[in-house]
Amino acid sequence: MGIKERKKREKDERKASILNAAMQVYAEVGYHATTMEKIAARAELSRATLYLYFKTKDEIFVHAIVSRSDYFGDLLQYIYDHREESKDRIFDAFWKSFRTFYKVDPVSFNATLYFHQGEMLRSLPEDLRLMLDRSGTRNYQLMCRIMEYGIDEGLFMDCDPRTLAETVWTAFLGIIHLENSKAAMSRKNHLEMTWDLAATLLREGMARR
Amino acid sequence: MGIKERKKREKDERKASILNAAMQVYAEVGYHATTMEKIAARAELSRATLYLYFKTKDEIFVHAIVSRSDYFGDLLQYIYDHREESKDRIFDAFWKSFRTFYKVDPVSFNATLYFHQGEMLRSLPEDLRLMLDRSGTRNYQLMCRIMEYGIDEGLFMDCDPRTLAETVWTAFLGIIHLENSKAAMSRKNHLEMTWDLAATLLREGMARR
Amino acid sequence: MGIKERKKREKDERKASILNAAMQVYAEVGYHATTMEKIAARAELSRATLYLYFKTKDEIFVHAIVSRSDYFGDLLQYIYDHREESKDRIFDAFWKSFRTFYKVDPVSFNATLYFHQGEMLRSLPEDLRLMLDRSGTRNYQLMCRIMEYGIDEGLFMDCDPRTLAETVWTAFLGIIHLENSKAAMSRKNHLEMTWDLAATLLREGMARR
Amino acid sequence: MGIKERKKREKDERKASILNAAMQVYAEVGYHATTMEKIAARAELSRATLYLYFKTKDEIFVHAIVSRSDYFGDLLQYIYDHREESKDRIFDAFWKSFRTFYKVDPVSFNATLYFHQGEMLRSLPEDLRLMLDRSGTRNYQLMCRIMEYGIDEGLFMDCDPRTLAETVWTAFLGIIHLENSKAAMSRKNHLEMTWDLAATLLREGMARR
DNA sequence: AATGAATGAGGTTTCATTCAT
DNA sequence: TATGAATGAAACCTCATTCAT
Repeated sequence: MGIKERKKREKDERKASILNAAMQVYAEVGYHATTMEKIAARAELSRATLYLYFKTKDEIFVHAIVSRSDYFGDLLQYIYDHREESKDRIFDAFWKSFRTFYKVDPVSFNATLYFHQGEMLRSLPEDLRLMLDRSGTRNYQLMCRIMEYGIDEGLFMDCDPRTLAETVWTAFLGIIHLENSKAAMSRKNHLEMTWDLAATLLREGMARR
Repeated sequence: MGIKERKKREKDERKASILNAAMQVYAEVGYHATTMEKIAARAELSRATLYLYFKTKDEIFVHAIVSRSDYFGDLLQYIYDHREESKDRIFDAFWKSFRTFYKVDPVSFNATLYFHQGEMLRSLPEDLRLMLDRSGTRNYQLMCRIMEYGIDEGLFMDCDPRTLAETVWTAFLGIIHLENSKAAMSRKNHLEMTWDLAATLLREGMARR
Repeated sequence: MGIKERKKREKDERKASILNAAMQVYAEVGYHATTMEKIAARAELSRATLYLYFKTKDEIFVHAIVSRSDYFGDLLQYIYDHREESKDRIFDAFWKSFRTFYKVDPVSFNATLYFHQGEMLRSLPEDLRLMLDRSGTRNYQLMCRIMEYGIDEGLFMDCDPRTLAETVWTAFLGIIHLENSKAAMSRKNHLEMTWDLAATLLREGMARR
Repeated sequence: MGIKERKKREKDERKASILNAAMQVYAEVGYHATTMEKIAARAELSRATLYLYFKTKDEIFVHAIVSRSDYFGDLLQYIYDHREESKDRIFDAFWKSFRTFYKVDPVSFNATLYFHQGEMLRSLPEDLRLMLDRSGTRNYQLMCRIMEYGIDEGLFMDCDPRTLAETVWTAFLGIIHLENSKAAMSRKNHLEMTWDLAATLLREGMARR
């Protein structure tokens, strides 16, 4: 009973610590330079031990991503559940959840961005790709529902809620993409400013007229 | 002399054909699976010959990208030069240039997207990174000028033109990113629809009120 | 005490069940693919437990082989003990004991064949090699005595009994070797036919003239 | 023309030298301890270069084996072509070709023996297995024809020539197998004596009566 | 100018075995 | 006694790049 649960919990903790180590290394050197060796060192384990918990390097990344993505899903779910209360400010709540998602753990967010590229997805084994897909789909559907609510309530312009969700979401993605690019170019960026302007544009643009 | 020029022209042609080959292979298998071997085969050359024209694999990609980017710059320049004529429809012209850029050569566009990721940029040698930076900057400045024009003319809301340019551009980038992701997941997408909605949102959102 | 004996008996039974498990796995996947993990699973034990009973993987195999080899020794001993009765048919009895040895447990026979290769033997620690050697020697000596009897009785041609024993034994080994080879090549074989012809040849060839 | 041929010849020589190196290492440490690293060192090449000539370690071995096997085929072919001349002594010529095969290059012979085990064959990729199969088949058929000739000429007893060929061949194999085993056990062996006795037994045993 | 040949630098993965509980 | 967890040691293979012709 208790013993089994403790074991399970310990195993989960160990897994989590590997995931953490992986994301730390990723933050420093990027996906390709993240070797099993480095993850192991960071997690203070041996390389072989990693394989006790995850079958491949990509599995580590996908799990890290999915677990983060679940957190994002929770944010969205919360917004949806409290939609009535925040009615008028629902777009802002929505947009803010993106920002929170990013700010809480930009590393994982970037890993997500990276793995969702065609190149990466295509090279992934079926099962991992499906995992990503599923976790993405959940969030996608939540976004759609929130948009749908806004449309139904006459807050947003009348349009396809899915396309609307995608438009907002991709606007956010693009901003992060550019942010990363600029960072790598050692250029200053003004993330908050861009976020704010984008929010304004979108908020006004999608408002019912 | 004529001879020297012919030589130069031939060399340029050969370079272009390598660039082409590289993009073709990239289209089929992605960046990492694009080996020098495959590029060489496609260009009907030997691997070693590639090195007579480009110092590294990444140099090939960067040149390919930059040359495409220049084409994009021309589109933007044209819009700017004819800004008076298309005054009222300037946002649409702007947005359409993005679509054209993508549609004329989606492969290069994607390569560009790929190389502008933090991960890629960071692993690039200084000179190549600079090359990308410069070619990006030119376009960036053109975008800014167009936005500036719109603001000054009272067509767009009053805001920082650079931030505005980025916002629009990143909205486009994000859409492509998602498009690729969906393609790799074998999911249907509705690129045109999303493009249209995004254009509507942005056009309205940034309009002077 | 009874308790001590029971413990001992239980331990022996456990050992035997591990040996069995090992041979089962070996039958399915061969020596190298036989991992401790698989043996453990088959024996319904954990990997680490195996090491309570046997020091190494090879020790398991050697024990399995030796125990089978003892059974073969018994067959030979029986023939020797009843040599007078089967006098005229002693070669056939001898040859038949080989066939029985093989047919009763082809898996162990093959494991034996495998371990008696130079490659395997050389990589074995001294003690295990000695174990194999000893168990082989016992049978070898029995074979020699049987041959000696045949020679002394004027049944077989006059020659060195050891060389004769080896000749017959190796003829058998070779047949099995080819049998396995053919099986792996998915070719039909005619084991019985070859056995019969070999027996005929040898019987006639070694008969006193 | 000439240049192409020289290149080809050089490439073949390089291949042969790799094969040689591999067999040398194999002779010293056996199949499993033969690493690409060791082969490369012996051939005075880098590990990667090996992969320029052979796709895998097993491919090296199979090629080495097959090339040896071809030599054996030549021996057999010669016997068959000169069957009339050696008529009465055809069995001895046959048997002697086995001995020659072994004595000229015992290392390759043993590698052959090793690879023709079920375990090895089963783990080989289809193409390599086929290669071994084909080269074995050629020799097998030659053996059969020689046996057939002996039977037709009334030299050998009337029986299935294929079974006869196998019986003789496996008798030889078995002797080598035991020889290796004894060598690994640091036991003296009397290869020649056993060969002679086996030859006698078989010659007499298969003689027409 | 063109190329075939060579290589160095890694990376992932698998297992037998040991240790702490 | 039994075991889950951890590890060290290798081995194979790929590819961008350089060099000699």
